[in-house]
This record gives sequence, structure tokens and C-alpha cells, in this order.
Amino acid sequence: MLDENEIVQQLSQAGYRITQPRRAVIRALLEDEGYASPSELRQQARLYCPTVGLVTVYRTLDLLSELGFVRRIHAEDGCRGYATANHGHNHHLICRRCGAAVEFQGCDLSPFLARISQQTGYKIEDHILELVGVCAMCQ
Amino acid sequence: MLDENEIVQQLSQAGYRITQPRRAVIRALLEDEGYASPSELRQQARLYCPTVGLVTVYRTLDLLSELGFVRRIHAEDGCRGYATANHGHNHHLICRRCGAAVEFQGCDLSPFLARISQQTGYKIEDHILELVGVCAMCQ
DNA sequence: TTGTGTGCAAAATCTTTGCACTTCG
DNA sequence: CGAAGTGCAAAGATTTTGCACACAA
Repeated sequence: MLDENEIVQQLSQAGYRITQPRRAVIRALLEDEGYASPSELRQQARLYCPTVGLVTVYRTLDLLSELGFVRRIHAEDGCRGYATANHGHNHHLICRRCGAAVEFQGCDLSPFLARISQQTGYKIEDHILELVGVCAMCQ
Repeated sequence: MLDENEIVQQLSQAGYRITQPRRAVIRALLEDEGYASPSELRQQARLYCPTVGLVTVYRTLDLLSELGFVRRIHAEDGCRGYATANHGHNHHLICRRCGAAVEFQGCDLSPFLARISQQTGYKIEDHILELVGVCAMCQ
């Protein structure tokens, strides 16, 4: 599981500074069970760094997103916010009721993708897959 | 393939009025090969009804979306716009270079979903799947 | 000490709402 | 004719940008 230290370490290695506001946003992200909007994240982050501005949240999200620690959450009716993502190719499973977001791995779609590729002539390079359901608690 | 008459007919059956602005938006949607943002759609729709306002485009998109004729297009970096969708459960395959959006059917993910469901305890109800690649032309 | 990072304020977008007028049926 | 639909203008919401100051390294 992803933790603050790992992210901080990698940020540092990539040449970025470890600042109070960045730490605060990272903590806020990790604490949130599901996904959160930039302004919700800011609210949570203020517990750790009372002066964080919304702009910094946006910039930190961009940064973490580029490094693969954060991913956008999509739904039929729009983009809902951000959630942590373990490095690499993962997807999210979101609870329709409480919003909890779980990551899962091993989406073996290759046979399926091969078929679509053949049918359409497209060279398929990436995919977005998001599952929506009801978590064990909410059932 | 979806055409103007079919949409118009179903709108009418559902009790909605067939107005010039609505027709114009529907035409704009059908003509666009890929996905389009509300303001792009408005621009195109103005060819058929020069006074269409952006608000009407939004409202018409909501309406068509509810009836299942239109679907949002998602990408890692955000929600990109709208594209036509044949009624029912379909997904889009989008060209990274030219933006062309093709629909495909038969996403048989059930075995995969069953496994995830078992692993997580979630009852999976729906999914968003979007493929990104390069179309035959752009290759 | 130095340049990356920050926060504020303001601008630029994008989307929704209120309301009087229009138009489909 | 009457209610559903429209467009404008304005309000809200969200995201980006410019700039002086702060603070990790």
C-alpha cells in the first residue's frame, strides 16, 4: 500500500522539494477513503498546513498525477475528483453509495482488446476502466 | 446506425417537442465524427439554426443523455465532451491523434467482473470502459 | 543564498439558473 | 391557446495565470 514516505521519497528523488503544503495534500489524499475534489482536499489538507491555498492543491495534484500517484475518477455524469493510485496500471472500483474507492489490479483485457483491434483497425494503446457498484459495508 | 429520424421519433414518443434548436443539435452531434464539446456543438448547430444558444445545447445534451443517445467521453486528463451512442450498453474507442470516436459492442467482461467482485466484496453494477488508440487512417 | 514553490487576487472557463418571450402541438 | 422550450444575461463553480514573497536545499 502507498504511504506518505514512499511518495515523499520519490518526489525528492525526482528533484522536487518536500514542502509543508505538499505533505499536507499528500496526507489528505491518503486519508480519504474514496475520491475527493480539489476543494475537499484543500479542506482536509488545512488540518496539517492551515494556509494551503487551492492553487497549491491543483498544482500538487498535477505533479502527483504526472508521477502516477494520483488518478482522476470518472463517472457517467462527469469527472468526480481524484484518488490515490499505486504506481503502474490500476483501476478503481467505486461504491455508488458511500463513494469508497478501491483499487484493483490485473485487468486482463488483452484477448478482448485484440478482438476489438481487429474489428476496428485501431491500434489500441490504453484504456480507462472504472467499475461502479456497492461495497460490502453498504450492502 | 443511429440517424436523425430515429432520435426525433423517440423524442416525440417520449413526449418531448421537436424544435428547430433540438434538431440542429442532433444534426451537429451526428455529423461529428468524434466527440465534441458543448461550444463546438453549438457552433456546428448554428449552421442549421443560427440562433441556438449554448444553454439549449446543454439542455439538449442532458435530454439526449437521459434517453441514451449521447454519452460523455472520458480521458485520463478529464472529460472531453460528448458523442452519440446507440441505445444500450456501448463503449467508445477514441483515436488519440484525430479524435475519431468509434463505438463498439460486446464487452464481455463478466468473468473478469465476477473475479473482482469476489476479491473485493463489492456488488458490481456498472462500468465505464473507454479505449484509446490510433485509428487506421492515422497509422 | 538561490531558485523552486506558495498564496493571493484576478482572469478565464465552463455550467447552471431566473425570467420574459417564442413556438410546437 | 397553453405549456414546453428558448435565449439572454447574470450568477455560480471550477480551473488557470501573474506576481511578489517565503522557504527548502
